[in-house]
Amino acid sequence: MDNRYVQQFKKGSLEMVLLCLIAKKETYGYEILTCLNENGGGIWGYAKEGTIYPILYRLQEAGLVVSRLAPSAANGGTKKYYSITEKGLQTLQELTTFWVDYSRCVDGFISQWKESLQ
Amino acid sequence: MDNRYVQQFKKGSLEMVLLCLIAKKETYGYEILTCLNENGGGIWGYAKEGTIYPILYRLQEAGLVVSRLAPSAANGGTKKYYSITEKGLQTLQELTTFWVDYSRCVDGFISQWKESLQ
DNA sequence: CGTTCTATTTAGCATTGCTAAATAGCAATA
DNA sequence: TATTGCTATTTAGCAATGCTAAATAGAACG
Repeated sequence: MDNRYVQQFKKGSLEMVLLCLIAKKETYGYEILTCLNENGGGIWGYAKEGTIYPILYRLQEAGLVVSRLAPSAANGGTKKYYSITEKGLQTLQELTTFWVDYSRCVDGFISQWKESLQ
Repeated sequence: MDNRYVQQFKKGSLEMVLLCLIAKKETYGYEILTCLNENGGGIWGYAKEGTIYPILYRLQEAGLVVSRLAPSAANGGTKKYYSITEKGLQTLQELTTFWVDYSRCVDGFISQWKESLQ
């Protein structure tokens, strides 16, 4: 599968996926990065730093998440932990509801095509 | 739902949807436009000319569709009919297969979040 | 000291949907 | 004839977002 399509499919849903992960538990960029690459790495085409960190900044600017610095870790640099806000939870609820309608609509177009083959 | 999210969700899948419609039957830009706005107009946030026509050009450049001009219509301007090529069908098959895996993966992240609420 | 792993930052690019307006033919109607 | 409305396409420029690529830095291990 051409990587171009992977990239475009991601747009819009990646932000929702990050919100899901942060809503599930407080986490930080590097953990999100490795999580995405372990869960469906092939499907996501492997997420990169330059993709994840800017999204985290945008989510914070939008007031959907807040961050705190972990003073020092046993190994590695300082971590910036993100957790979801009330506003973030509300947005995530709206996003996932819309995603269900949206993906169902796309599935409908695919079904119509496949039915026309018979 | 903020229109920004609608816009981003569309990216990547709109091209696949257009291919579905053209694969189902030979059609032209204006018909696609009205079709999208009738089938799930609210979900798509209403597709515009500036969105549809550039996609059709790209599909043609990529060799996924071919076009022919309808000499003259009973009413309205000249139509440019698009039909899918063998390469387009193959790409559509790959795209839809990937879409299924991809949307299932996104659904998985949503499920994991919802399960963590209990 | 060099390598590896953890962890974040950021500049610039590519893709793609949207805004907005222009162009044009034909039909109906006043 | 002039106007309005519907069909139909084109295109310039903007906005949003993922990717490329590289830089920075601490800690552990040999």
